[in-house]
Amino acid sequence: MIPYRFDGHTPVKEVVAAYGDLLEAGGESGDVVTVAGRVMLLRVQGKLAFATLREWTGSIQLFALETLTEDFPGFKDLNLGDWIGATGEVVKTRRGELSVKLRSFVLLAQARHGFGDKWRGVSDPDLRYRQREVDLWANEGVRERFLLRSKVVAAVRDLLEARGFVEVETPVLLPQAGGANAKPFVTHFNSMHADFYLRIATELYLKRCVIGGFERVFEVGRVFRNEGISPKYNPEFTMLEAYQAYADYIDMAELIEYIVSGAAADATGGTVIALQGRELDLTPPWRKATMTEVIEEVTGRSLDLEVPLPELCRAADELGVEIRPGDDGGQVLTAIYEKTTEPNLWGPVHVMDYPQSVSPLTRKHRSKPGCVERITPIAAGRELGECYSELIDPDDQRERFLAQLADRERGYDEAMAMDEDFIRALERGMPPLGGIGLGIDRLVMMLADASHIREVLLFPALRPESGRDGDEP
RNA sequence: GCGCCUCUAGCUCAAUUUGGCAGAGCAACGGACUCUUAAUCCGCAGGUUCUGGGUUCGAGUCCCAGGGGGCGCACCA
Repeated sequence: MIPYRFDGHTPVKEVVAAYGDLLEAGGESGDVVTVAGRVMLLRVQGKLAFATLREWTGSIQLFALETLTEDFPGFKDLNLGDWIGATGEVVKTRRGELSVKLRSFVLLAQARHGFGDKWRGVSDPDLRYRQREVDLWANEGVRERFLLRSKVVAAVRDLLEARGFVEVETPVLLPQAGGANAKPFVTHFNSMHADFYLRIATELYLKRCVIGGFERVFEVGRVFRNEGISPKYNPEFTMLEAYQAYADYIDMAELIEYIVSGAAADATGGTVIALQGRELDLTPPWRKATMTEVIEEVTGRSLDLEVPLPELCRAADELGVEIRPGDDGGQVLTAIYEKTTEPNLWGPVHVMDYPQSVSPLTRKHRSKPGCVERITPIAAGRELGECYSELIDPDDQRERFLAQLADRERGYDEAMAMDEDFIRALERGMPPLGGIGLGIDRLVMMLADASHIREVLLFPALRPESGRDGDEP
């Protein structure tokens, strides 16, 4: 009979802290503790038995004796993976291993399936991701990586709240998905007899919060983009968006530095991290450079919006960058940057002054024609996030949406749709506004030095398991 | 979506260059063992070799199709 509750156990970490250095090999503390966890290893030796018990905070050895332990035969009979609660005296064995000298134990759960090879764990990627519970127990470091993720998310919230930001939650199911260039997932709202879309960004609703008076607002939320799966892309991912009234993109770049370096310090203990065998120094302030400057550094070509379109297209061709027919100069320039330059920037560096045509929700640059006030912080060749001076003028916003519609006409289905609701909200008055987007999964990947997004998502997107082995109609 | 690679016991992996009885360690099961550390030792059992078709006297191995997985490319702002 499995009990309904199990009371009074002490975390292993506390037992180790209290007695680890206190006892000599063969020493006995005289103190009785209760611990609980999973039996990971079992070494039966006639009238003695040793087990390695693992729980959230650590591992400890259990030492059972036929002459002392209640239900000794039952203890010898445990399976690897069973959960038990165990009570006994804290001792050290002759070999010096801190142990609980077992008086009694209670079975708390039976393991009917194994947890992989006790030395090598499990390595089959399919099994690791589909049955993550096995991976978490069987493989070294997996738990720690997700613990790090949890710390990062907590740190991000704390850091923003410390600056007066308020967390809100906005809808996931929408009649129209906006705020980013991406294909949405479609679902069906039965009672409305209408197709709905899963959100691809939180931007438009958060901006409406600002118009409503939330001067500093953020959401850490799951967004969904109907794209392929790859080492850096999962169709659902977690994004931070934060908006700050009266601020511009330079302020927001500082905010990103504050969040990323602060999260790094909280989660890893410092702002200099090891990544891909190199060192990445996230200590603020980060270097700022224009897109034109970094393109020139990497490719040796001086390209900007002054360069005539045919010449830009020729440069793209020579650099092996594909462009879509009908792209304007800004789109070509951005494509060149993304293919040739961004992957080669180690950083961290803020790449600034993007062309207007690729940033439909961003305010025009205060002095550079054709550009918008947008900064992309790059670290280790990847975008960490985005910083914007947000577009606040409803008339300009309408024109940008119309330009997006034109893109859509020529077959670019990720282009945004007109959003009259959002324009009406802007017409009620949006103050000068800075905004950031920060991909939490990629931030965690960077801090955990993970090469695959699946290593930082507990349950990454996989094909449905039905259909395997052809057992589905 | 395209290309390359891959799939063998519950787990981790073997199975001559070039087709010849599908194996080991761990787990499980039975037993021995009073200080083990991946305990050790003895025994037992474990398989639609991803699925379907083909070539062959004979296929885990070669060929075709399908499925799962991996990597790369494409999509990504």
